[in-house]
Order: sequence, then C-alpha cells, then structure tokens
Amino acid sequence: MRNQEKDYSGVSVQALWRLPYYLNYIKSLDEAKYSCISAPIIAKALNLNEVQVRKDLAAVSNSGGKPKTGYVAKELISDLEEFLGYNSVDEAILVGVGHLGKALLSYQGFENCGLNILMGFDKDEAIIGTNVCGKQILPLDKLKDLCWRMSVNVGIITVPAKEAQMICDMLVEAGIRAIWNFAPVHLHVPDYVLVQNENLAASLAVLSKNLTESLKEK
Amino acid sequence: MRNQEKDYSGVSVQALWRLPYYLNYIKSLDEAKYSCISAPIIAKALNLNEVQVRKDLAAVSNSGGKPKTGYVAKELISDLEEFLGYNSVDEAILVGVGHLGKALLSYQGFENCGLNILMGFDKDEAIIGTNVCGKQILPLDKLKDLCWRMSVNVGIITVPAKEAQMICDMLVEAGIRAIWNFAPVHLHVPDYVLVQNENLAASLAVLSKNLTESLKEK
DNA sequence: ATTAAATCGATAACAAAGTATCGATATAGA
DNA sequence: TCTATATCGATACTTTGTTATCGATTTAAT
Repeated sequence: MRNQEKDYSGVSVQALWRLPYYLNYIKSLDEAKYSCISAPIIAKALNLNEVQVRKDLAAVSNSGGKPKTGYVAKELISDLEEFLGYNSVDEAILVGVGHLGKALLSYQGFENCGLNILMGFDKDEAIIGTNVCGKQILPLDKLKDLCWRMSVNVGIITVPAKEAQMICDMLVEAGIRAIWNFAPVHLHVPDYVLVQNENLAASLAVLSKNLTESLKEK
Repeated sequence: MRNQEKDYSGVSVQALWRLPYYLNYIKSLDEAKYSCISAPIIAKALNLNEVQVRKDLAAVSNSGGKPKTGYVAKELISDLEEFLGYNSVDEAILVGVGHLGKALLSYQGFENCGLNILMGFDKDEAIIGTNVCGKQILPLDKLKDLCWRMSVNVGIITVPAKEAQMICDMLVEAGIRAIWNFAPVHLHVPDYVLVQNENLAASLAVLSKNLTESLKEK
C-alpha cells in the first residue's frame, strides 16, 4: 500500500523515504567538524549500503560530491530540503479531532517540512468552536467552502475507519489534491487525487510479526 | 528505512504490509452475502493486481482457495489474524507522554492487533502519577525494573528526536526486544533488537513530493 | 450429464531495487 | 612535487518483487 506511487525525478519511492533520514543525520552533525560529508560515512551511520547512499544523493545534489572529501554539508542540506519540498509550504486541513487529530494539530515539526495545518474539522458539537494549539475547530459543513477559498491542497483524515470514505469524498468534493490517511482502510479516489496511507495497525503487524520470528530464533 | 527486514515465512515485507488491508476489507463485508471471497474481487476493491493478491493469500491461508468460489471468508480472516499475530498479545510500554504518546495510549484499536500497552513513562513531574485512559504514567527510573518483572517485549518511543537514542538505550538495557520508533531519527541497537520506524516527516515528504509532481503535470 | 465460466495455483517473463566493481579524480601527506 | 588513498560516478550484475500466462479444477447452468 506504500509503494504504489510512480518514481518521479529519477528517485524511487524507497529512496524518497530515505532522504529525510539523510537530511536529519547531516543536520545533526557538528557543522564545524563536518563541513564535508561522504557517502560511506552516512551509510555507516544509518546502516545502509554506501553505493545506495551515493546513488540517492546523486539524484538530489546539484553540485555533486568530490572525490576524497565528499559532499559539502551545507549544500547537501539545502538540496535535500529543496528536493523534499520543505521550502514551499502546502496548506492543509485536518478532519477528525480525536486524540490523534489533536496530536497532529499540535505537532510543531510539520512546518519545517513544508506543511501548514490551518484548522481542524469535526462533527462533535462539543469541540466545534474550540482551539487546538491556536487552530480553530470547525463544523464539517464549512469544509468545502473554506477549502475552495483558501485553495487547500492537502487533507488529513484522522476519523474512525467507518467514516473515512465519506470524509474522503467530502475532501475530493472540496478540491483537495492529496490525502494523508490515518484510517486503516483503502480509500477510493479519482485518479488525480493522491492518497498516502499511514496505517498504524499495518505497521504494528509488521513489527509484531518480526518480533515473533525473532523470539522464535533464539 | 522500511524495507530492511528480512522476509519470514515466505512473505515479503511489502506483502506483509498488504495483509492488514486484506483482513480489514474482508471483515468489512457482509458475512451473509460474502461467505466466500475471491482474489479478483479483493484485488479490484483494493486496487491491486489479482495475481499478487492470490500469491499473498497463498502464503497465509491454510486451506487455500477453491476454483470458481475463492476463499472461505471466515477461514481467511482467522488465518490472517493468526499469521499477523493478532491472537497472541505482546505487552508494551510507551515512553514520552506528549500529544502523540497520549494518542497512542488512548487508542483502543491496538488490542485487536495483539498489542497491549501497559503504561507510559515520562520525565515530566507534572504528569507522572496521572492516568491516560486508565494507564499509569511513571517516572523513567522505574522503567528497567518494571520491564524485567513484567517481561515486556515492545517499547514505543514518542519522545523528541534528541532524546530518542538515550531512551532507546534504556529500553535495550531493560530487555526490550522490539522498538516502535516515532522519533525521526535512526536508532542504534544491538542485532537482536528490532526497530520499526514510523517517521511522519518522511511520510509527509513522500506525500508532498508526489503532490508537487502531480500539480506540475496538469 | 454435459458444457461453459470463473477461479485457483504454478511457472515463467518482466521490472525495479539494491549491491559490487572499476576507472577517474581530487586531496592529504611524504 | 609526487605518490598514495579515499571517494566519486558509471556500468554491470544480482536479488527481490510484480505481473502475465497456462493448465487444472470446481461449480453453475443448460
């Protein structure tokens, strides 16, 4: 469910997943000590293959790396951020202000990644009109109009599984072009709408399966 | 960062990610109407290839499917649940009771997936001693002892990136065998410890990259 | 009872992703 | 200045995962 997207700009989907880790790692380094950083070092730090790292970076880096020294850390950071779209901000709205919804509304880190969650929507009268981290919670019937007016491109779904498809339809109706779906269901959308699934249950399944096998081994 | 695990029991990691979607979909069907379910129907519903579905199910199903009718829905459900380990419960603890931590502690759905989060840990005096959904929040210095005594296998990390490695080390020290890591960093662990990364920033990067490309196209 | 249609499972072809190798090149140290 | 070495980038190879094809089988309809 994760790998259905085509590869754009010569970067495979899997590579795309690795890029934020590169960015993160390079940013975490002491600038003075590591003005340059090489593929082998990154590979070792992140438990990856050296060639793989080099290939991934080749697709992203504008200036390329130099033999013996590697890539200029500062340039690589900005190339990665540029490539990942952290510089251009996407406006988003979130539907379903439960525990998870609130957590996402409150999370400050998204803004560094180019995502700005403008507001939340819910059907529960009790929380409509309240604030979460300065973000207003509005009723669902305001959704369509607001999305159009503010040209919101991204919708985040954090409602229960049963309601997800209905909300999804509303979002499509409202002109949303990309959906970040936290409900554990497959959503049906028109071709021009992207869906990125964040299925905790599936993730957990992978973890638990591996754990079982790992415990069996010993 | 998602595909580093080996494939166990003849199921690739990618296939493993699809299984919960199958389970979910089959469960959502009207039992009376669909006592049997075929690979082509599942494939169509989830936008997958028919052969792929059949292959995935072949690895999971004990009784197999019959020509013309497909698989017996009830059996397939229990085979999937068995395979995914939803029947055998893993005990878990969570470290970092912020917004996300609270959301995970509150989420009821994990118990159906074989995960039981026993309690939370945090360093913040203000929340130590409180409850989240009936789960106690304890100080970090109690962690090791409690994990040993209750033979907890799974640790969930929802602390900020900077503290993640330190918490990770504590968990390893406490005998944890699998870590579900929500911090956007690569964790260093001994060979026998599993790490499953849940990197929202990375996920967002993929979404935003695809969105940019998709908007460019038109 | 016989035939037609749908599905399964297996095998084979194909595509994508990851890894190893090799020559070229820039830097650090002798 | 010259040489040794680390790293890059490109190409080739290997592995893994996906998709197409084909015969076998079961059911439903004639």
